[in-house]
Amino acid sequence: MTVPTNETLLVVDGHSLAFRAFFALPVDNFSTSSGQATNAVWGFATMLAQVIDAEKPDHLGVAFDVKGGTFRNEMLPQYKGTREAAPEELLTQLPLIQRMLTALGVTYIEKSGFEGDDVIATLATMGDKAGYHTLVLSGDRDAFQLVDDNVTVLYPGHHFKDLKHMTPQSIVDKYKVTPAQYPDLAALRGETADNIPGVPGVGDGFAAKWINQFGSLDGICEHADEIGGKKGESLRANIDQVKLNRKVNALVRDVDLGVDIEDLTFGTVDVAQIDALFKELEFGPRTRSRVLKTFNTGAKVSNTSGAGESTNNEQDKQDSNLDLNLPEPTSITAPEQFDEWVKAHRAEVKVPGEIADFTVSDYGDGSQRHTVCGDAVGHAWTVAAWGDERPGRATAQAVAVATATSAAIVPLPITDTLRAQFARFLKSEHSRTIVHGYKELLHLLGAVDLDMDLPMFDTKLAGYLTQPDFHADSLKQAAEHFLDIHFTETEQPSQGTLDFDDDQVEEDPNEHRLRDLAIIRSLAVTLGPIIDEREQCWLMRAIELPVSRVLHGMEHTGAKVDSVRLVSMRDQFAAEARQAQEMAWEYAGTEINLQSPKQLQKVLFEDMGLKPTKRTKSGSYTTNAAALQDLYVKSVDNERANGFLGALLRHREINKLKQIVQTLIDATNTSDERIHTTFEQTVAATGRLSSVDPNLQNIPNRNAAGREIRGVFVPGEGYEALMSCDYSQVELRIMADLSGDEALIEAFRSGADFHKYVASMVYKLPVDQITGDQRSHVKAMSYGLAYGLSTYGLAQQLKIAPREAEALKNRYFDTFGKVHDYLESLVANAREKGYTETIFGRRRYFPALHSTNRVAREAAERAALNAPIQGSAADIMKIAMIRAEQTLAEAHVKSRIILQIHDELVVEIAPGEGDQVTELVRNAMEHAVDLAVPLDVSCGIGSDWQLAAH
DNA sequence: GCAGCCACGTA
DNA sequence: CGTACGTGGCTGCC
Repeated sequence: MTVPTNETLLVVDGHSLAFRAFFALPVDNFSTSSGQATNAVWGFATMLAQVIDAEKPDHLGVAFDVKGGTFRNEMLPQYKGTREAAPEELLTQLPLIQRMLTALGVTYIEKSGFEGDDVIATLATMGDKAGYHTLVLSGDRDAFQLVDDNVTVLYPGHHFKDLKHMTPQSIVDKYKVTPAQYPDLAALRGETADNIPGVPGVGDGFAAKWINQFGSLDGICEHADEIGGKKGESLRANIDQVKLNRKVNALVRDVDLGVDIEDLTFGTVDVAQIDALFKELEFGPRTRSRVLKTFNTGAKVSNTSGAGESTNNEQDKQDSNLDLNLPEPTSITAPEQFDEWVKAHRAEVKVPGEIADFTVSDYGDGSQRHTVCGDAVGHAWTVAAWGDERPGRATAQAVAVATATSAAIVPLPITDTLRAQFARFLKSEHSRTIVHGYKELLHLLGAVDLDMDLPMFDTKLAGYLTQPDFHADSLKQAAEHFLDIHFTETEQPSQGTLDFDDDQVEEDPNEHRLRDLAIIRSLAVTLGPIIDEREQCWLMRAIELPVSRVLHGMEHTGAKVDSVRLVSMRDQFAAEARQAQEMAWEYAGTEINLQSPKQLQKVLFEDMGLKPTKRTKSGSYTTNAAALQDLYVKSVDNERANGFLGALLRHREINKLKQIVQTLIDATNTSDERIHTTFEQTVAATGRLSSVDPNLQNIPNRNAAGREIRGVFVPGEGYEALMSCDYSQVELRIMADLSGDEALIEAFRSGADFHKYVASMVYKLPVDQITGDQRSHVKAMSYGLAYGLSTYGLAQQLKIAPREAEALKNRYFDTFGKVHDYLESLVANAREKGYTETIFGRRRYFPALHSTNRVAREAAERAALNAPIQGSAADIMKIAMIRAEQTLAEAHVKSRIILQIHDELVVEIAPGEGDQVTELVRNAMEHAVDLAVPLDVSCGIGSDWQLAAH
């Protein structure tokens, strides 16, 4: 009677979800003015919407328990005693949830004499038989017995959002028994949540051991006498209870529900009913639109991003299955197998010599960037690895090499012989491989002592180069975005496919590995031609890939910190912050939370009656440092307010430092007392790097107290100093070069105090007559240029009248006319071409330049003005890093780069290498590119990062 | 439980 | 009403 289908059925355990919502959300914050609790209703709606958005089911049914007992209570009187004791505040919400479901057009089912679990089991069984892929959303582990190849249980983790997809494999991995055996295991262990005692002293582990030994619970009962020890005794004493448990936890799969799966549609909301209900519950417009967005299009329309045209879900899914050709797996365990596999598939790999042999020795001025990737990307090896790729603690679970048709998957750990073969393969074939995330791959390979020289193509980098504004944080997301394919099979939570936790429950691991390999190849085939067409292959192969390698080294090495000093700084800051807090409290007269802008607003603008400051985006009054400082100055004759503001400002500053130090403490590896940050290479839209976990690119540097923190970064064992080199005014130098402005070029070539020199040109005065104010005003103007600074902004920053700022700007552009023209041409070109370009061809697209919304358009104009300048500076620094590392390697020194802060490199200096390494790095930075102006690099060396300042 | 705001650190 | 980032704390959600 049924046709095979690719459709998905979602069955929801209504009680389980309501419980979850009720206990997750504070009831105090969710109740109507008349006192009706609404937290479970609201939570139910949002959580269900979340799951629907993620899973996009075609059919949906919700099951509820019915009041009054079931056959189970007759067998086990205390059954679900704990559940019946649900708080009144939750019970009153169940009818509301059901009303909501009706209004949302969602079918819910309850059947007297049965539990929701039985309804779920029945629906899942019906769905299974009819060929649906069935998802069961339930926090009740009894549902695990339903799992099979077509039934997956979505089981909430600690955070609701990370739903575990329980497949047969993940049940086996976690419990060491099959889904069918799970009820046996649960009977032995018991279920405290349902008030069901098991065998005392027996948990999942022993239960699984016995089940595997004797096959089933029946087997265990037969052989109960053979089980020795305390646990055997305990089992025999409770065997009747266990048998009873087993009867009770078996779900009924053939309840007569009187519905067909096909009837369980959704997607049409009775909006009037929802509005009435939400009004009653006092839910706001945000909730309304959130819910309508999901439920009012529901099963019929794919709500993935795209051209905005709705597509049929089913069609999407079928297409995707055709698009992705999975390679055939070969599992490699013995060394010979690997070599044999390589031999058997070598003929499939066709990469022309001129592509494979690509190297770059001179970066020049960016005029010769015409390497092609060709269609070779489709005929290369794919290399991938899976595991925890966090620097400093990487562990790998498997590595693989694949062609289009076949995949050799090597589970880890491996024998030395196999490793040697793999290493030999990588050494000879690296330039004929494609990868996704070379840097992350290096961390994983490094975890098993493998290394790999540059691949020919990286799909992660390629995706970034083609669309730097889009950021996929998993391979799956990249596939959805670039390939427009969506997955019918279940996924593990959206962790990122190449990055899952050790303890996470997994589907059959090779299944997603094959899929990953197929995605990488598919991405390469899609992105390769785009990269070629834009002439960005050189950018990837000469800059991004080599810089990935440098970054891997920096992340792996990490930065040594003085933990003792960190802790004492933390304590010092904590004490000072506490003092400032107490002083603030005394002035305020109440012990408010100084970290709460809301409470501060009340004290400042209501209690103290201070003149309101600028408004924030959301309309409240800002309490930021600039505003507080302003109030502080203006409140000299109001002792209370003045005292409070002073203490508050002090608390802000110290507390921030304390927090930064604490973050560093938390991020320090205990094993090596080093901090291993991750440099994100595909996040910043301009081409810059960013640093996360922790961010080491925003360690304080502007005032003395903050700068102290830099002092905790020290050379590690075997090293004697830190060296820091930074570019002076790179962005301005780039503007001088690209604009061809003779005056600005001359200013840089003169080698004088740059800002003073520029000021003398602007004000037409001799250099020695330039005042401090004139210099700083011109300096601010210079720096503001690259950001698209307005006269208003300039006036505000310099605390001068807008008219004066206007005059300054005019004078400045009179002097540097070509800079003005250049900046205008940047925006004009971007408007015409749709994108900006750096010296080395890195693009960024700006669709908003044509926006009719003035605010959006002008923001895009400023960003378009800035992108090529900031981006070219980023390109130059990347080249400098590659050159610096290369020159250090060639000199056979031990010193190594450990940090990059946009225009600064920090190098850990080995004994006796200070002078030599300083010159090597300086040279690498100064000659990264040839510009019309010199690149000025200043270096310093010291026993910590602070002292390395110059 | 989570998204969004606010504030603030860097270049 | 200056670009580019990341992080931590508080808050609303109702």
